[in-house]
Amino acid sequence: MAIQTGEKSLPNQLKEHADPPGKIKIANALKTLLKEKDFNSITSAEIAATSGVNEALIYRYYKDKRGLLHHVLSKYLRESESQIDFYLQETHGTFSKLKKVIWHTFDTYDKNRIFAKILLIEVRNFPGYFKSETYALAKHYSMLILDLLKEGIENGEFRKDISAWHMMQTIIGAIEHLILPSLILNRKLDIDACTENLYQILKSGIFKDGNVK
Amino acid sequence: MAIQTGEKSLPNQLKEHADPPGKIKIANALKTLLKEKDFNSITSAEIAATSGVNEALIYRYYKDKRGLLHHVLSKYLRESESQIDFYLQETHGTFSKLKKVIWHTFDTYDKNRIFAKILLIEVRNFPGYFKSETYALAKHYSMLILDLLKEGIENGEFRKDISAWHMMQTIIGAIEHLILPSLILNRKLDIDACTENLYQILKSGIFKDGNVK
Amino acid sequence: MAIQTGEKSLPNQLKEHADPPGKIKIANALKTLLKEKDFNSITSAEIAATSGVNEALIYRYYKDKRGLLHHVLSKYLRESESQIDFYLQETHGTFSKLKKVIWHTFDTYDKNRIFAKILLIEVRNFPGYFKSETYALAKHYSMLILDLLKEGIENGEFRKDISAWHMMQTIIGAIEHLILPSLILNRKLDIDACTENLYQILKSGIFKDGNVK
Amino acid sequence: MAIQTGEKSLPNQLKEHADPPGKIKIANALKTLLKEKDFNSITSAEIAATSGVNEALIYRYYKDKRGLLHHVLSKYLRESESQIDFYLQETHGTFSKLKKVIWHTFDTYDKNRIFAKILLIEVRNFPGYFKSETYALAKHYSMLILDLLKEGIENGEFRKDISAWHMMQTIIGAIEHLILPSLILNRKLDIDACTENLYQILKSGIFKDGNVK
DNA sequence: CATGAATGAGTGTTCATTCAT
DNA sequence: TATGAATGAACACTCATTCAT
Repeated sequence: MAIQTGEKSLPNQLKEHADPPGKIKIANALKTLLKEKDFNSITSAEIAATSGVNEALIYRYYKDKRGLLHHVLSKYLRESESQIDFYLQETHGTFSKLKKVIWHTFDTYDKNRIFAKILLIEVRNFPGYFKSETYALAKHYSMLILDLLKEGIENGEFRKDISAWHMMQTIIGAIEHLILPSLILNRKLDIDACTENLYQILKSGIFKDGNVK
Repeated sequence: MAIQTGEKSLPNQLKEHADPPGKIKIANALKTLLKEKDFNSITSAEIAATSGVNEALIYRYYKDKRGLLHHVLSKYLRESESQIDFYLQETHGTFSKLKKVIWHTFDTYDKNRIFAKILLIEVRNFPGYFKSETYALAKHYSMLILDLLKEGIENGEFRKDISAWHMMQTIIGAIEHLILPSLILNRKLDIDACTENLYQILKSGIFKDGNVK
Repeated sequence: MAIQTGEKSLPNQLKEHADPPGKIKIANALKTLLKEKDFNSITSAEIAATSGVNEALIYRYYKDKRGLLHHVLSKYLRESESQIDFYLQETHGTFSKLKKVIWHTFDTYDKNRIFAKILLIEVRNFPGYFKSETYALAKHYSMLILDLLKEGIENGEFRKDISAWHMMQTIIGAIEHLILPSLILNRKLDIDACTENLYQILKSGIFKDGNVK
Repeated sequence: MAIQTGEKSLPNQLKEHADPPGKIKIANALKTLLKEKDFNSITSAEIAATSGVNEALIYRYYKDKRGLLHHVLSKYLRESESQIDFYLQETHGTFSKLKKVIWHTFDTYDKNRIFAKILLIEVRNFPGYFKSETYALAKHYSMLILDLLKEGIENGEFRKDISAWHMMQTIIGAIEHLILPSLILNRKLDIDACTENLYQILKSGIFKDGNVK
C-alpha cells in the first residue's frame, strides 16, 4: 500500500506533472504561518489570504486542513530523508554512517524547529496518530536506521546479542530525549556535542568490542 | 497581594464554606477530560456534560474556561507545595533539604503527569503567560527553592560567588529538562536516579568546598 | 380593576405593612443604576450586587425585571401626581391651575431626567405598551388634566367648541415636544420660559375670549 | 482617509461588482426588522431568518452586527447627501441653497423615519459614538452645511461676526429639535411649515441685513 | 425574610468545508 | 485551474429566572 500524503488524487493527474502554482502557494503559506502560531489556531481563511488564492482551492488539492499539514510535513520528512540518503552514500563504514545519521537528525530537527515541534509534540496527540499517514512516514525514517543497524550486525561491526530494533528504539529515543527540551523551552542546542556524546555512549554500549574506558 | 485562582468571588462567600457540589463536579470533570485531550479542545459543553451540571454553572464559579483550568492547576500546585513544606520541616540541613525538594518535584511531576504536561507545555504557549495567574503560582514555588538556596549561602553551606537566583534557575531548568521528554514520549521516569544525578552535579558545583576536579 | 404595579402580591401581605428592607434596597439599586445606563443593559446580577441582596429576592418581590422597573416608575409617577394634586388644591381658578400643572410637569420631567427618558422613550418601544401597567398610570395622569379642562369648559373659562380630550392631547403633546430634545441631547431646559410660552399659546388659542394680538 | 462602512473588504472585490444577493438580502432584512424593533433587540439569528440566509453569512460580509447597521445607515446617508448635492446644483444663491438644504433634511428624516430614529436616538447612546464610523458620516454631512455657510459669509450674504461653525451647530440643533418628538411620538410632521419657520428665524438672525427687532 | 445553587434558552461570532460555475 | 457564494455545526460566554431550604 502506497503511503498517502493527504493530497487529493485528481482525475487524470499524472505523477510527472509538477504541482500547480496554487497548490504550492498554499503549502508555502502554511509553512510561513506555522512559524508564527500553532497549527490549530491557523484558519483556512488565513492560509488562503497568505497564499493569495481562494479558500476553496485548499480543498481541491487537499482532503482537509490536516491533509495539508500532512503534505507539508511529509515533504519535509522526505526531503530530510533523501538528504540523509545522499550523505550516507558518500560515507563508508556502518560506524561513520551511524554518526552521520545521528548528526543529521539533530541538525534537521534544529534547523526546522517548527516541523520538529509539530512532529514531536502536536502529531503525537492527534487521535489515531498511529494510523496516520505521518506515522507511516516517520516509521519509514526509522526503518532507514534499522537497516543500517542490521547491516552493522551482519558485517560484524555491531553486537549480535541485542536486537537491531531495540538499538534503533534506543537511538531514536535518545535523540528525541535530547532535542525535546530545547524545543519546548526554546533553548539553543549544541548539535556537535550532542552527537558526540550520544555516539560515545552508543560506542561503548552497542559495539561488539567496545573499548571500555 | 493574594494570588488569584481564577475563581469568582461569590458574595458573602467565606473561606470556611466548602465548595458547592457543582463547583467540585466541574473541576473534577475538567481533570477527567484532561486525561484524554488537551485543554484547548475541551469545550464548555463537554465539561458541563461530563460533570452533569449546566454549562452556565461553570461561569458562575469560574471567570472563564481558563479560570477553571487555573483553579485546578493551582489546587494541585498548592497541594504539592504544602506537601514539600511538610517534608522540609522534618528535614535538617540545607543540604538534605535541597535533595528533598528535588526529589519531591520529580515525584509530583511524575505522579501528576496531566498537570505536569499542562504546566510545562501548554501554559508556556499561552499569550501573556508571564502575566497569568498560573505564572504567579509557579513563581511562588520557585521562591521556595530560592529561599532555601539563600539560606544555604548565608549559613555557609553553598558558594557565595554564584547568585542564588542563578542557582535556582539552573536547578529548575535541569529538572524540567529531565522530566519533559518522559512526559511527552510517555516514558517511565527513574526518579531516584534523576535526583541522585542532579544532586551530585549540583554538589560538585554549588557547594562551598566542592572537590574541584 | 385596580392598577397593577408589577409587585408580587405576597400572601398575608397587608397594605398597611411597609415594604421590607430588601424590597426597598432593590428598588433603590435600580434607580441608581438607571442613572448610568439604560434599562436593558442593567442585569439582575447588577441590581442584586448594587442592592446587596440576593438575586432571587428580586423575583420574590417583583414578577420580573420589567415588573421592578414598573414599580420604580409608578412610584415616581404617583409621587409627582400627588404633588401636583397638593399644589392644585391651594390654587384657585382653572386658569391658574392649568399653568401650575404645566409648570409642574416640566419641573418633574426636568428633575427626574432618568425617569423622564424611560417614560418618554424606552417604554414607548415596549411591545404592548398600551396594555402595560405603566400606560395605565400615565393615562391616570392625563385624566387629571382632562378633568381640569372639563371643569374649565363647564364653568365657562375654556372654549366649548373644542373637545376636552383634544385640548389635553395638545397640551401633553406640546410638553413632551418641548422636553424631549433637551433630554436626548442632554441640554438644559428653561422651565419658566417653556411654561410661559406654552401657556400663552394655549391662552390665545383655546380660551374663550382669547385676546387676539 | 476613506470613510469605513462596516463592510468586510473581500479579496479582489472591485467596486464595479454589484453586491452579492446574500449581502443585499441581509441588509434588507435588517431594514425590515428595524421597522418593528430597536437594533439591540434584533438578533443575528433573526436577521438570518428574515433574509433567508445562513447566520454566518452576515459575518462574511460585515465585520459584526454593528458593522451591518453602519452599512445600512451609511447607504442611506450617502444617498440623501448626493440627492441634496443634486438639488443644490440647480439652485442658485446661498440664500436659496440654505433653505433647500433645510427642507431636504426635514424631508429625508421624515421619509426615512427608521434611519432618522437610529441616527438621532440610538447611535448617540453608543459608547464611543464620536469615534464611530457613523459619526464620521454624520460629520461629513454637517460639513456640507458648513461649506455652504462659509460660502455665504465670503460672498457677503451671511454675517461675518458669527463663526460658520456656530451657525451650522445652531441649524442642525434646531432641525433635530424639531424633528425628534415627531419621530418618537410617531406624529406627522409639517415639513414646509418647519422649514419656513426655521428659515425665517435664521434670516432675521444670521443674515447681514436682517431686520433687527 | 432571604439565600446559595442551579438552569434553559439564547448571544454574537467563528470556522472548516461544500457547491455551482 | 480557480473562484465567489453559501452553510452547518460549533463555540465561549451571558442572563433572567426558578427551586429548595
